[in-house]
This record gives sequence, structure tokens and C-alpha cells, in this order.
Amino acid sequence: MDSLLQRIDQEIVAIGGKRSRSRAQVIEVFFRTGTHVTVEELTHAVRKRNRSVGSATVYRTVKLLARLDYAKELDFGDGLKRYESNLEAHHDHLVCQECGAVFEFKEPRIETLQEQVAKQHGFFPTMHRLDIYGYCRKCAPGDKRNRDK
Amino acid sequence: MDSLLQRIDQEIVAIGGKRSRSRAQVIEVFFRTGTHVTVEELTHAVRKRNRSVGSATVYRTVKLLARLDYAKELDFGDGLKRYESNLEAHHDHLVCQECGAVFEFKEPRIETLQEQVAKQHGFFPTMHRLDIYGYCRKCAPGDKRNRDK
DNA sequence: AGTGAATTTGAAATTCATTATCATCATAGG
DNA sequence: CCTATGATGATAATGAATTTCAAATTCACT
Repeated sequence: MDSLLQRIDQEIVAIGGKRSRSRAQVIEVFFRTGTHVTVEELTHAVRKRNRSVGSATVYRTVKLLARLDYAKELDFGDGLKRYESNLEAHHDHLVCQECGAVFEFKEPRIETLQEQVAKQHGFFPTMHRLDIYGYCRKCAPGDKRNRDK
Repeated sequence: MDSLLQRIDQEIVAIGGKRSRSRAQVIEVFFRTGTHVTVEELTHAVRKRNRSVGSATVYRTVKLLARLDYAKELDFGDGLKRYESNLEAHHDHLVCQECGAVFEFKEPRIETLQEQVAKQHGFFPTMHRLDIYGYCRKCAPGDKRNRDK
């Protein structure tokens, strides 16, 4: 964990940046925090440690992590962006439309098919996003009345 | 096409709405327009016929179509929502990060795997979104220098 | 055709996440 | 210790999307 922070610090220096206390705190909390965080959530978590950190810094830091490929930007269509660590292997998401819970899954066969499809279209993929929306076990509707809310 | 508009009109009446000239124009242009339109594009297209249509009406109409399941809301992560007709069979998207072109594809085997995955997690899927980002044939980079822009 | 209740409209105002601005502060190299 | 420059945090600005509201339109009922 510390070595991760060091590594990131080095990369920041390498692109002409300086170290800073606030940013280091944001980064550490980000990697410790559960995944799929919104900036607001992350800001709140960081402020528990250091009340003075402004949300602009959190926005900047999380964008920086995404630029350095340590974080991935997610968007589940509810109007706010979420971020997750990009250290773990690639995975996709199951998003519950009722309670907002997000589950992760891996399915290498889907990845394979995606590459095939891209190739068929003369397309050079750099990344993809697969989100499955629906109802998790807890929120599963016995009937369909929930649907239209 | 006319029967489609009639059918939609009937549904609107069924949920307590009234017919209106502007909305009918928006709906017609929407179904005639190429797919993946932004609200801005659609507004512009509608105004060619009827200068007086306001963008609020376009926003409202396209939301209404989505509610009635005639349109699908898309989001390719560039900050604006896009809409496409929901009449055609389901398909997914290849999005070029360079020129913004969007290509559609169908891959039933991916759909099947998605349902398997959902079932494995006790998840009840209602829809999904698969977007593959990368470079289309035209924008394909010979080297990797394009990547970071 | 006329009336009235209800919906829709377009313009403008508002909302809200995100980004930019800017004066001040912190960092790091000399 | 000095200085140049990047980073910060408060605040203002941006921009897509939504809401407000008075005026216009629709439509069921005469």
C-alpha cells in the first residue's frame, strides 16, 4: 500500500508535479475505500481525517489518478461519476436499480467475444464497459409492479 | 410510420396526456433521424421544420418516449445524453474515441453469457449496456501516439 | 361554435455536478 | 533562506438538464 503511494508519487514527479499532503490523503483514502465511490463520498471520507480538504482537490486528484491509469471512471447513468481502483483485474458490473448496490463479475468468454466483434468491424478496441442493470437478490420483484417506479 | 405515431399518441392519451403539434413533430423527426442523437441535434433538426419549438419540449418529449419504451437513453460518457429508437432489436455499440462515430453490432452469444452471469449472481437483469471504445478503421493509429489525446 | 378544466408550450430561471479562476500556501532545488 | 512553480481551497463559472410559469392549446361536454 505504501509502495503503491510511493509509486504514484514518483509518477507525479515524473510528469512535473509536486507532492502534497492533501493529495496524498485523497489517494490513500481512495484506495482504502470501497469501490465505485462518488466524488462526494470520497470527499466526505477524506474530510474525516482532514477537515480542510476541498472538494476541488478531490476532483482533481481522482482525475489525475484516472489519467495515470490508477483509477477508472464509471458512469451508471444517474448523473454522477464514480471511480474505482484500476489495480485489480478488469471486471464488469451488475447494478441494482432498486437499492443501487453494485456487484462485480468477470467473464473471460465475454471479453473474447468482444474482441472478435471488434475485429470483425475493423475496430481497434482500447476498453469497454459492460453494465447489467436489474434487481439484486434482495430487491428481486415477485411481480412486475416495481418496474415502472 | 404514421401508424407508429398514432400508436404513440394513443398511449399518451391512455396515460392522461393530450396531443400536441410540437410534440408530434419532435417524435416524427426523432424516428426519421439517424440514431444516437443528442438533444441538441434533435432540437436543431426539429427547428428546421418549426422554428418555434423550444428545447425544453424536446427534452420532455424524448424523456416521454423513453418512459413509454419507444426510445432508449444512451450515455457514451462525454457529458451529454443520446437517444435512439427502441423499435429495432437490441444491439450494442462500438464508439470511436477519435471521431465519435458509433457503430452497432449484435452478438447473441454475448447476450446469452450475460444472462448466465446474472443468474449465477442471483441477479434479475432488465437491461444491459455494452459499449466498446476504441478507434474505428479510419482513425486507427499506426502507432500509439494518438492514445493519450 | 362556445365554455371550461386540464395539459402543453416556450422562454427564462433554476439546479446540480463538474471545472476554471485566483490569491495564497507548500514544495523542492539551489 | 530564497525563489520558482505546482497545489490548494473558496468561490465563481460552466453547461446539460429540469423546473417554473403565464400564455396557448387541446378536448370533452354542451
